[in-house]
Amino acid sequence: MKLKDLAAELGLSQTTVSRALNGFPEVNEATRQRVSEAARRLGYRANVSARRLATGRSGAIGVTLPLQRSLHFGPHTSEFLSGISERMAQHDIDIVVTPIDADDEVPVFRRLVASKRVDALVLSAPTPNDERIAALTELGMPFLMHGRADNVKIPHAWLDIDNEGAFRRATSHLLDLGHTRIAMINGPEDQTFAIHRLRGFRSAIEARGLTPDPQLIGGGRFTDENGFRLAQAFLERRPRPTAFLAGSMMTALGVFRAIRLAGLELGKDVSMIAHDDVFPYLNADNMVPSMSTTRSSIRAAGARIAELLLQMQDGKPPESIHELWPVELVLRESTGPAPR
Amino acid sequence: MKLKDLAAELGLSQTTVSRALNGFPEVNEATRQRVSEAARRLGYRANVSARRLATGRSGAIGVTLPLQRSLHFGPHTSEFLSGISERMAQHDIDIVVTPIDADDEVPVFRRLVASKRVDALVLSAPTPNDERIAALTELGMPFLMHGRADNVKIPHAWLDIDNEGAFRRATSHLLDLGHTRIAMINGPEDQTFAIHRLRGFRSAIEARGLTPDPQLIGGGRFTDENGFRLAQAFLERRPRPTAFLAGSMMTALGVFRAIRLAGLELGKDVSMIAHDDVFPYLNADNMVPSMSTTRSSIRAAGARIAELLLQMQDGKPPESIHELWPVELVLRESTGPAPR
DNA sequence: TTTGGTTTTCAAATCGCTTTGAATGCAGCA
DNA sequence: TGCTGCATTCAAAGCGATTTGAAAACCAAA
Repeated sequence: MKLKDLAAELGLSQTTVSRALNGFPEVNEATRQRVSEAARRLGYRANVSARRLATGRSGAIGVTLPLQRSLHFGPHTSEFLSGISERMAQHDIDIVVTPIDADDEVPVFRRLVASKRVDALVLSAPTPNDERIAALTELGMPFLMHGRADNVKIPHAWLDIDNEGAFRRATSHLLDLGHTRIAMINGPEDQTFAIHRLRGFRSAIEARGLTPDPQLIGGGRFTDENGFRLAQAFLERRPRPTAFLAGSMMTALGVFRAIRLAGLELGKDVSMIAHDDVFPYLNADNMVPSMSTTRSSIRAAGARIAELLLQMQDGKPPESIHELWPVELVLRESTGPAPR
Repeated sequence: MKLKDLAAELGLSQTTVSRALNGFPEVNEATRQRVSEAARRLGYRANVSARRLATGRSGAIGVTLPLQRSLHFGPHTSEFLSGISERMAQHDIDIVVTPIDADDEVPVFRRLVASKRVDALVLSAPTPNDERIAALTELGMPFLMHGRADNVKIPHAWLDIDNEGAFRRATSHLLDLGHTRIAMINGPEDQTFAIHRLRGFRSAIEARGLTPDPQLIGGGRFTDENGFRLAQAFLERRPRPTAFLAGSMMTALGVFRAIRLAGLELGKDVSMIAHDDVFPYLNADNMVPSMSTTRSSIRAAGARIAELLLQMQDGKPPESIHELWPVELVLRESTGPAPR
């Protein structure tokens, strides 16, 4: 069932049918009714390839998935993707996932652009001098960055959470509780979000006239293994840290284990605040003790990014899109006064 | 830069250029060289929409993501997707993610088919009488099922792991160690994989002339919360279970906590074997104690499914594609002899 | 009954590729 | 020289939509 058939069926021209279905004003209302009724009845759906060719828009947005980067396709990505696709599905826009090696990013972009496969891209996990921004700008491919690339002057759209503020507040809170030896288990150190978090951590400590101990700062991938190793190493130092900040729930699980293995009690001997991206299957509230977190739903960010991309397609200038989301600090049982 | 331009640049017809680039045999080798060199130099890439329209193939495969089903878009899905897309990227085939509500599956399928958006679909999380198989078969949309739908007679392609065998072996092993009160924390009970696991569990117990205790069997979503709740309830029973089977690493984390909270030691007072889909960020080997698992990489399954879909596109009949993967049983520290 | 101005509809061009069926060039052979 | 056969190349016709520019239909006013 193609447009031609439908038009013949109705005794109308393709033009009119096309316009009726796409909501053009110059179609008689009675005709429009008749057309859309027939389309529904006969199960007509425009062939997307044909439409895309004719309109020049692909009707799809690409989500790049860093494969070799320090930040892998992990649970964050899946929540994020889920947020995006839920929103886009309502607009009949496809989400095309594009795995991408850090090595040959630019060639892949070039191909994406040349083949007109997607109308826009969502980038994730920026580094401070992210080269992708210049590359895509030059290629004329609209994109939205999830996160921020600090040192890039080229105007572009981004949405980020206030990582610096979140970790500053979390650290401040620990300081308020009397903790002075606070360990930081950060994300991959080349990523801006990790840099921002470290900055927040540092500034909170320095605001009290203290100096962060570089020996208590670690980073790396968000795996429980990494959290465990770092925490264990930190706990061996004397005097030992009395509080931890963890960059993700995954590393937090590892820290959890290390604390227990050292015979310490979380929330009493040692405190911890972890960043929570809000995974439906790993709930900070249900842990024992429940986990204090800096919380920001990555799924919600995905949904909002989808929304913003739609606005960009409707002409909203990318340089006007800068969203910095506040992050909640949720205090639960894993934080308590510093032991003395 | 389109085909026409490239052809003009070379002083050749579009036909020849197209054929040269697509590897047709009737093109002079020298010409082919010249064409592909020029294409590379000028950065020519065929417009996918145009190609798709001309060939009638969309060059994309759809991966449906169950949204409202008992099995959500979770960490499994993201690993799986990653496996598929890695493989497909080499073939210039797009992965389109299609979130889908259990309610209106068939209409969505109908739309997908009518709009020729994807050439094939990957389905996940089948139930025993999965209606999607009949729907897609009727619509003529090729698909590959990840998992099996027990009671559906319609021939179709599937790839599954031997859930029943895995849990039979795991249970047998626990019985060998002297455990008789074994608790089962299964996945969502309407899913075939969970049904198969339960069957394996039961048959291993019955093979020893014992009877599984229905009070020690639970199911539900793969969240740590669910694992925790079920394990805690089971541990309150007297005599208490001495061993646990967990359907995923997420539930295993919850069970872990419940065991600890009950003041018991894993690997000594209580044993546990969990199913491990092999997440890069949550390693059974690194847990303390390390976790015995039934292991099968869901990412590898994704990659293989991509491979099989490619073969289907080359004409391999779907009904000839049935792969049942064996599952490893990896023994680590979380399993030990039953306390006496 | 014209006329001028809206609505409403239409035929044909277009998007950029693939593919069909025909044409061309060239070598070998009588 | 003329003919056959093979290897190459080409012009033109799709693919199924959108969109342009023109025509038809309608209506109210002159």
